Amino acid sequence: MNSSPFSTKERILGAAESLFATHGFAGASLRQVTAAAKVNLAAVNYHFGSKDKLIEEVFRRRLDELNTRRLGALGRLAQKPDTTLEAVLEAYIGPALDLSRTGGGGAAFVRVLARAYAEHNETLRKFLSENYGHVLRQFAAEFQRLLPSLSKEELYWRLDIVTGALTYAMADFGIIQRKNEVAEQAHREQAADHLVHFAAAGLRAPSPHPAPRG
Amino acid sequence: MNSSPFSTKERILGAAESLFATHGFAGASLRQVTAAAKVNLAAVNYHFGSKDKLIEEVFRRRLDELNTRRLGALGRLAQKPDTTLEAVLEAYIGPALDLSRTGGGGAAFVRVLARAYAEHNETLRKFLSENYGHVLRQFAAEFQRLLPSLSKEELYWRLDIVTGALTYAMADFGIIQRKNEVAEQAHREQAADHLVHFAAAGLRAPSPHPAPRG
DNA sequence: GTCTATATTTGGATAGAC
DNA sequence: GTCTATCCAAATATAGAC
Repeated sequence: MNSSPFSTKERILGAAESLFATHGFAGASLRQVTAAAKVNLAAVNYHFGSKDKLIEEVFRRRLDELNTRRLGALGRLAQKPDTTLEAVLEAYIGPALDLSRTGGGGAAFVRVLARAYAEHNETLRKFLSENYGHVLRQFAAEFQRLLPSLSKEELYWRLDIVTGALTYAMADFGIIQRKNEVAEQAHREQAADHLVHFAAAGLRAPSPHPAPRG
Repeated sequence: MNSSPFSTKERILGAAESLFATHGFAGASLRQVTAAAKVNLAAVNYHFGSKDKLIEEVFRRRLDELNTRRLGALGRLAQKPDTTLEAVLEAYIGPALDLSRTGGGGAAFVRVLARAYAEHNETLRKFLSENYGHVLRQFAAEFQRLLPSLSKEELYWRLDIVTGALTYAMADFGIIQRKNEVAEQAHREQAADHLVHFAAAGLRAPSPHPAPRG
């Protein structure tokens, strides 16, 4: 049963990604995964050892590339002295958007990532923090350079808000119904454009300087 | 085993809320729920009929009140002609914050709500849309009045972003480590303040007027 | 590496005594 | 309304043939 151009391992990863996105980590069973991947049930334990290890691999496969691309985009920008806030936001948001365009299953992975935030699982949090913390700090430094009037604390609060909005938008969780005539991909690009625009304005808001009143 | 001041039904709802917040709907078992509630396993099926009905009740209990309070706050504002954008945002965000302060389990519920967005479960989506859609439309009308230069579509995109950021912030998903000396509650209030400030700036951003280039 | 078959655990739901 | 005991389905994981 290996007429597919993808290896058994890759097919499992793809199917798991898709099903975790739809049903969650606990909600998607290995039986569903192996059926969708058209491999035998026992293959998961053979190739990954356990369901938990499989989950980890689903993350690692995409995060490594996403991190690299974000930092690459940031590096190219940081050279230029006339970098705009929008450009840096685009460097952060763009690779996530590109990923969500990947035919394979990137769109599903973005939803999996959003789920990961919802899981308060400390192990997963630590894993993500170790990956994203690094990237976020580099972006924060660049944002700080462009927004010198913001305190470090104020900046981090705002970046956290941006991350939340990005997660939500990329995962297509919106309450508001998307018009049917707008295709999936066009919808994502619109979402990214609106997000960059909105986030830039939010980041540029004057610091509230919370002085004691009276 | 009913020495508690809360009824069996209420104890089950509270325990379910807390465990769903931590482990998700599929991840939390009825055995865990009934053990935490210190009631018998069979009590869930007796009082609610099934796990799915229990989940629905967890939502209904809080959403009814949250909706009512948001609309009440909005109604009081809408009377005045000099309402600010920040005040309307506060009317939307404040009740969610208050809920998250409820000693009982409101904080847990806010996380459950965030999970509900991550679940692409159509049944749940419809249920929430029927409740929140109504509230959101009323708020949208008020925002539209305060931001007449935004097209309806532009406004909805932005409100969707605000909802995402709110969901994320209230559920305390932030990557950035909170300082330990800052108490849980103070953290939430700070989050709400930052969110209102950020969102107001984002909503006020000039419309991009996406004219065809060239 | 892949398969069948199966061991083992866990979960949702219910029957029936009290 | 509450409890014990139990049924049944589904899940993870593994053993062992090929």
